[in-house]
Amino acid sequence: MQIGALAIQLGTTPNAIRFYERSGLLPRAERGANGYRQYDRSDAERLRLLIGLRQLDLALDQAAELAGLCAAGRCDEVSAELRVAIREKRTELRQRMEDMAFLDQRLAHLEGGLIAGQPPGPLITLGKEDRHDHSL
Amino acid sequence: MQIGALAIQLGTTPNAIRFYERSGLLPRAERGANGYRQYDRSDAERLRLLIGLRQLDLALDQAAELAGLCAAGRCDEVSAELRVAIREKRTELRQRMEDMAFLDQRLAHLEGGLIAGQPPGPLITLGKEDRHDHSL
DNA sequence: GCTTGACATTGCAGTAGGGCGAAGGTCTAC
DNA sequence: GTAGACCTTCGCCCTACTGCAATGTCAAGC
Repeated sequence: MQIGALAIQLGTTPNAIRFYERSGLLPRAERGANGYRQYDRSDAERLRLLIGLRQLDLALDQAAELAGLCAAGRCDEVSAELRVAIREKRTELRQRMEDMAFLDQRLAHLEGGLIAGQPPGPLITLGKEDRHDHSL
Repeated sequence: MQIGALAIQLGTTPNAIRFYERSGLLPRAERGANGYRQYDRSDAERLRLLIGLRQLDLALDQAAELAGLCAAGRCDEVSAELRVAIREKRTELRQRMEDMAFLDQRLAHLEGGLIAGQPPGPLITLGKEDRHDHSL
């Protein structure tokens, strides 16, 4: 199986797969006589897992690590680590949602109070900085 | 006023301010005899507006454009554009919150069903790709 | 055999929004 | 005179890819 077919099957792109390999997140693929990458079912399975974990919003290297672990037959460790990762991810997610809801309120308030010809007021509210407001 | 003091006053960093200037988002600062950047109150005000708009999650270039417009005395246009930007931002925000809530549900479901020693099942759910799931 | 089009390869540049560090100049206080 | 805190520029690092250019390969149609 060539890279294009694999990409389509897993809903990604050849470029992304090459990127994963180049970054060391996937092992180097076998090459055919023409130099093209050749993938078998286990390669596809590993990549599928990686992409699935990515879709859970895990960081790419974390997803790759888990996928590699599972490919090495240590799926039990994967489940344990994944459980932790999921817990952290959910905590983060909830925090971000809270931040966003707060921002939405501020925007709504500003939207209502905005009068043409006047500069937006003092937007920086110091003292709110210590809200856990990471990179909203 | 030097860059460090300005940064502290506005809750940002000298690096960030230099980055804004380098990127053309702020006019080039005056320089003292020693080559250090010198800022006056109007510079501070413009930067304050820029940062405030950034905190509303506007893109940096958009925030910079509005701040520049206002510094040019055309705050009326700012308000009009800002109103549109805010509306769009809120729409986007709500979509993202929805996506995140959906992801949180999936994570919760996975968390509940994860059994040690078993690889996570088929995580990729094709057909959901067309969800407006931009870069969660 | 030739062309055409769809695949593949490589490397490089770019994205947003800065962070960080090196190597050096400057200012102020002790 | 020297320590330490500030400033300067330059340039690489991060995430997670995407897109481009130049080139090579392969199968089908004529």
